[in-house]
Amino acid sequence: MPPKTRSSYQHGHLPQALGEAVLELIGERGVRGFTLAEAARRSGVSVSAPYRHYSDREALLAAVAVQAYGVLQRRLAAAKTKTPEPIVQICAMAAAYVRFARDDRPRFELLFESGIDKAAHPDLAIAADAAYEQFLASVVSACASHEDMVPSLAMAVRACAHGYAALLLDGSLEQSGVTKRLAPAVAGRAVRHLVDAFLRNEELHAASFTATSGGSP
Amino acid sequence: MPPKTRSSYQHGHLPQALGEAVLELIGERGVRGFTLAEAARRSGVSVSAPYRHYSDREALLAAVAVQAYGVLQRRLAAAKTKTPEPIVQICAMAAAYVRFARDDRPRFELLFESGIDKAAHPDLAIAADAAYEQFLASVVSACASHEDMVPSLAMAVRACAHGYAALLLDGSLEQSGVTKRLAPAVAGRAVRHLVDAFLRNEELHAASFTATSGGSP
DNA sequence: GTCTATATCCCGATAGAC
DNA sequence: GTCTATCGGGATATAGAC
Repeated sequence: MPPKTRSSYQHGHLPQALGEAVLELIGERGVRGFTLAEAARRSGVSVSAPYRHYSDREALLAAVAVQAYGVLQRRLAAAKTKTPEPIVQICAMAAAYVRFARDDRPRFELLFESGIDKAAHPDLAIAADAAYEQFLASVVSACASHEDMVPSLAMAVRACAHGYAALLLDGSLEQSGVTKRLAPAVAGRAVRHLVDAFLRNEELHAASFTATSGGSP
Repeated sequence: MPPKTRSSYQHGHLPQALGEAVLELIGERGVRGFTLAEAARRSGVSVSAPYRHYSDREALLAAVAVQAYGVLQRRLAAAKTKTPEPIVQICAMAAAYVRFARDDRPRFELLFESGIDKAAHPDLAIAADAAYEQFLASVVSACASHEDMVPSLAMAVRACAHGYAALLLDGSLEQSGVTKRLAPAVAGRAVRHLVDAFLRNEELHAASFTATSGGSP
C-alpha cells in the first residue's frame, strides 16, 4: 500500500485545470455562481492551492478571460477567411460573434458579465483590443478612401453584433421569434444593412463635395 | 420614557426603502455586490424583515427590476414626444436607451446583468415586453405598408441600441474615442443608418416586385 | 506546489416572541 | 410587520508543515 503515491504526485497543470473548472462552473451556475473554492475542489486540490498561482479570486477570472478573448479573436479571424470581400467579412464576423455567445456561453458571460475591472488587469484590456482589431481590419478595407469613418463604422458593427449576442442570451431574441439557430444569420444581415448605409452615406457626401467644390475637370 | 415609542412605530414603506437600497448597493458594488442582508440594514430593519414582503432574495430583485423596466419605458416614451416622424422617434429612443444606461447605471445593470430568471418571474417578462413595445410602435409607423419587416427591424434597432449601451458601460466605447457625453448621439446616428438601409432595401424589393409582376396597368 | 488548519466574515433563511 | 436569535452553510485569505 503506497499511501503517499496517489496524493503526492502533482499534476503540475493546476492553472489549466482551474481554467476549465471556471468555465464549467459558470456554465452551470452563471458568473455569480463561480467561487474560487469550488473551482479548486473540482480541480482536485485544496482551496488554498490556487493562491500559489493567482493572487486572488479576480486574478484567476482575469486570466481565464484573457484566454477567452483569444478564443473569440480566433473565431472572428476564422470567419473572414472564407471570402476576400471586406463587407462580407464584416457580416461573417458579426455572425461569428453571435455564434460565439451562443455556443460558448460561459466564455461570453465571463467576458461581458463578470464585471472584472479592466483597469486593474491591463492584459485583459489588451486582449480585448486584439479581438476588436479583427473588426477594424476589415472595416479599413471596406472603407477604402474614406478612412475617417473607420472608427465609427467599426464600433457600430461591433455594437450591433454585441447587442444581438446579449439579447440572445437574455432570451429576448427568441421571444421575438428569432431562434438560436437563426440568430447569427439575422445579426449578419442587420450588420450588412448597417455597413451599406454607412458607405452609401459617405459616397453621397463625397459626391456632393465633389459637385460643390467644382472638382469636375 | 417611552421605550416602545421609537421602535414601535413602523414606517410601513419597507418595500420602497428596500428598492432604493437595492439600487444604491448596485451602484456602489455592482450587481454581484448586492445582498439582501445589507439592503435590509440600510433600510433600517433587521435582516429577516424583508421576508415578510418577498419570498426570497431574487423576488426582491425581480420586483425592483419590474419598476426599472417601467422607468426605461417612460424614458423611451418621453423621447419620442418631441417629433412626429417615426424614423426620428426611433433614433431618439435609441439615444434615450443609451442615456438610460449611462445616467441610471444601477437600473440598467439590474435589468441586464443580474441574471434574474425571467421564466421564474412572469411579471418581469411582461414589463420587458412593455418597454420593447415603445420601439415596436414607432417601427410600425415607419414601415408603413411593409408590415412584414416590422419585427426584424424593431429587433435590429433594439439590438444596436443595447450594444452601444452595454459597450459604454463596459468601457469599450470610451476607449475607442466615443465619450460618455457623445455616446447617445452616436448610437442614434447608427440606428438612423440602420433604419434607412432597411427601408431602402424594402423599397427596392417592392420596386422589383412591381416591375417583374407586370403590375403596370 | 500543495496540504492542513484556521481566522474571519458574511449570507440566506427560518422559528417564535411581541 | 418587525425583532431577536439561531441554524447551517460557504467564502476569501493567511500561516506553517511537508
